[in-house]
Amino acid sequence: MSYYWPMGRTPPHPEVSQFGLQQVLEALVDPVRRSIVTQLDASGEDIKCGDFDIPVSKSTATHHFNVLREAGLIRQYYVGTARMNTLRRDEVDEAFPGLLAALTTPQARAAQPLAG
Amino acid sequence: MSYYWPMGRTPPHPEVSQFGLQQVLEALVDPVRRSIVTQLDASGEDIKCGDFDIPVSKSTATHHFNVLREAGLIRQYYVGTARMNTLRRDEVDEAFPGLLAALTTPQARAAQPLAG
DNA sequence: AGAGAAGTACGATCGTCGTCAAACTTCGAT
DNA sequence: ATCGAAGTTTGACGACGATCGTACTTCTCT
Repeated sequence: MSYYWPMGRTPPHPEVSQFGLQQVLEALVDPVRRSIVTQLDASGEDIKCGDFDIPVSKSTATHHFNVLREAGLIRQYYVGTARMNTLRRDEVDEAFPGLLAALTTPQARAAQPLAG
Repeated sequence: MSYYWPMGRTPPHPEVSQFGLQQVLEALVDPVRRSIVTQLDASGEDIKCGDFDIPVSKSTATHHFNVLREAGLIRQYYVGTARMNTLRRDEVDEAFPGLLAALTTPQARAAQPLAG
């Protein structure tokens, strides 16, 4: 049996209607995960897992990306062996207007210990 | 020695400049505490600890109020034996614009399991 | 003064979460 | 075909936090 879902396929993503505030907040409360979101927001481009500036091991990083994806904050897809990450800006805004904006404010940015 | 700070005095409150995004988010991620904030926001009035609709014991409630106060979200003062709680709306808005608004949106409100 | 109401402090428990290392899989390039 | 790069899975560990009961304090009211 396959413990890995095929790399050519995309992992499961929640619909906007399935987004939960509790889950989204739990995802955003972790500094590493918030840094990932901030970096995605700042770049405006999709970023592969390995290209983020985060101070954790690969396995921990995988965990964080899973949490973000399951909460609906990011979309993931494969390009070769690389896992790309997209910020689901519009969809998160639709579910919880102003939330991401509040976390990417200059004030919020300044309060971020990790790189943004 | 006094283990209790006198009831006639107010407990320590952080200045706006001391507010930390991490601390604020950690305070708001708990459903009980978010419910407290939501109830304060909805009423527009100060509310005493005992008058909140929260499903926890008194000692746990005390803990939650401490967390909220130390994060800067509420201001506390005594009236007799009652501990009053004020939402520090303007100050939180100054520190992190849009954050509280995003959590009191209709969408966010609808996503709240606990009473608002 | 005494009783009760409103919270607080303390200690203990229990679950969850972030973290890592090691073994594994999958893909691309040589 | 093989090797390395990129992630994933699993299991374990440690820390932190939400919760409660009990004992305590402080105030108000009678």
